[in-house]
Amino acid sequence: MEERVRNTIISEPSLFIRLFRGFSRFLRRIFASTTTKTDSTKNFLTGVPVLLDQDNDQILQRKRHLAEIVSMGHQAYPNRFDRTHTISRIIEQYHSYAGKKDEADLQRSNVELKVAEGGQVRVAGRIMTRRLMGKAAFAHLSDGLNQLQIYLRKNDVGESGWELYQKLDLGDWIGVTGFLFITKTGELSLHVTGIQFLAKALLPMPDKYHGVHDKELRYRQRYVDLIASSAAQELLPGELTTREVFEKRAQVIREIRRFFDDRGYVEVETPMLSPLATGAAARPFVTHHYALDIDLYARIAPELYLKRLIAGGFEKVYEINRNFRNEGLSYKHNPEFTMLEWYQAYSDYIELMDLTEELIKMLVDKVSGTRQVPYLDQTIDFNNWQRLTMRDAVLKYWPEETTRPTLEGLMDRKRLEEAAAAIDLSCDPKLNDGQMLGEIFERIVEPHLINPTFITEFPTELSPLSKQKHEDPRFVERFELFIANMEIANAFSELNDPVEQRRRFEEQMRLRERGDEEAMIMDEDYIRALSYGMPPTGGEGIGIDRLVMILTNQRSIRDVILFPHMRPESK
RNA sequence: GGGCCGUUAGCUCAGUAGGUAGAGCAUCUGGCUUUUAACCAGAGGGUCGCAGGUUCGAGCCCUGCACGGCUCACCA
Repeated sequence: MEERVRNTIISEPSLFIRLFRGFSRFLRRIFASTTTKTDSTKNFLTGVPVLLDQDNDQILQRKRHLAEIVSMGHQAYPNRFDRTHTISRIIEQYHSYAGKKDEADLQRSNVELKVAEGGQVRVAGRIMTRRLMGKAAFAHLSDGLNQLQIYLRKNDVGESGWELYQKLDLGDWIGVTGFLFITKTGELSLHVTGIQFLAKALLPMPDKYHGVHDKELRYRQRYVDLIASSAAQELLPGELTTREVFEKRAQVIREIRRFFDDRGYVEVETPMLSPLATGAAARPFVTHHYALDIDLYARIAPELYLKRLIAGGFEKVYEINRNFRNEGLSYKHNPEFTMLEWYQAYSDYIELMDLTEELIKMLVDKVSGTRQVPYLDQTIDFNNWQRLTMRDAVLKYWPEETTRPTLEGLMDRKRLEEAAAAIDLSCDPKLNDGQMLGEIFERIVEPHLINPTFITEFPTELSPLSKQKHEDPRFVERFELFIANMEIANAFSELNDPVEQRRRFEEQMRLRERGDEEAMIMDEDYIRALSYGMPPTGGEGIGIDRLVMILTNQRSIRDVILFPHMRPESK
């Protein structure tokens, strides 16, 4: 206290005091360095120890409260609570009563509400806010998606109920009984007559207004993010809470299933662990099966298994599940990601383009509710779809008139090298022509592809599983769909000629020998399947995470994956 | 892997030229029976990411490390 007063008077300590402080700090350092630091117990399986033993005043207070609640005769962690409604259901059913109104209106509403549901509403949730006023109190209960205000008076809940309420902390779970009413300020609320303790929050809640901003905390402890973002008051208009993002993600997957089920596709599951990592170009995760004593790979794509099913007579199949690629992380790459893949007999890539447009428009309508979807600082127009060949796209977006290559030049080695030089793109000389065109495309075109754009006519070298165009075998019948500068879908008329397929695999193996680690691996059993005959088939994959990013306006793939991969916590 | 930025109370954030670390929420004590980022009066709470260094003295300057973010590269 005295220190504080002095502080306001003496703006700068005297030289003597400064010297003394410096010396005492020096002494402390000496002593500190002689005591060996106890190594905190590291547990690499569970990360850092939970902080429950820390002497944080708030944690101690909460433990004390729990003990007191138990000593009052309540169960610490009761087994169930029977609700008449979820909070969201109450809001949905009765929100129309809310809003500021005059005395007479308010009375009329409250007379009606008092007897609604027989005057006995039972809801449960987490305490998000608390406002105590002597012998009455308000609080908000959350079911994770919505909040309902509750109102308690000592008279109504009795001595024991009131005493219990005093021992509750933000974050605790309770169940309450009561009747609905509208407050003076117009908020739909529950007038509590009975209260039951359901579970304790021993750790303090994040800031009730700002929520959690620390990205690391949000990704590592998603549960905290979910709690905090459902309560945060500072969301921008249209911005979704974390919970809402994942509700929408679930909706996307639900609607995709409905879309394909309704059209007669069969949902199948193919191996996630397989002896060969093939069907895409990527580095796999390896694991080991002890009983069989073989290495297994987490799949990088389900593609070849799904086409085996077409060869086996399924006409339409789809699968939604995880793929694993042992590569770098970025805002659009997570080591495991969710892929939709489907295959349909008697079909080709043109038909798939139409179907894709139909599917994605349906999802946009259901999830976004508008075809003008805001994404970051731009707007994606889902009424404006383009189809461009890869070469036409390069020519279209070529930055400079004088160096623009010709259509045929984009298939000529020398011209390709000139073109790459003109845009300052240094290409590995080991690349083949098709790979070079691909690199140029990425550099020149991708940054422009905001609205949905199908890029067609891929070089054959880039597409070992696609069927060539009859009129020009240098290219295959393939497209990729780009939205918001991201590859969202990849599809082609499936190569079903086993002899040609073997030749393509062999070409890939040669690339591999030349050091291209991502070249595709030969799959003999797949060739055998094709040798029994596969009908003409169209197949496609859609990256669900990226699609959800766009539909929920999220900047990073980590914002649409509940538990994204992070370096383990340490220390 | 390169570059830039960040790491301060449970949470959100300030922090002066290097001179005893601050605010709001949360917590504690008291008051308040329709409040709502409740309010009023008071109080407690920090190894300033970690480890070194420079200095009489470091949250601040230097070096290294850890974790994270953005970005480029690699990579579909």
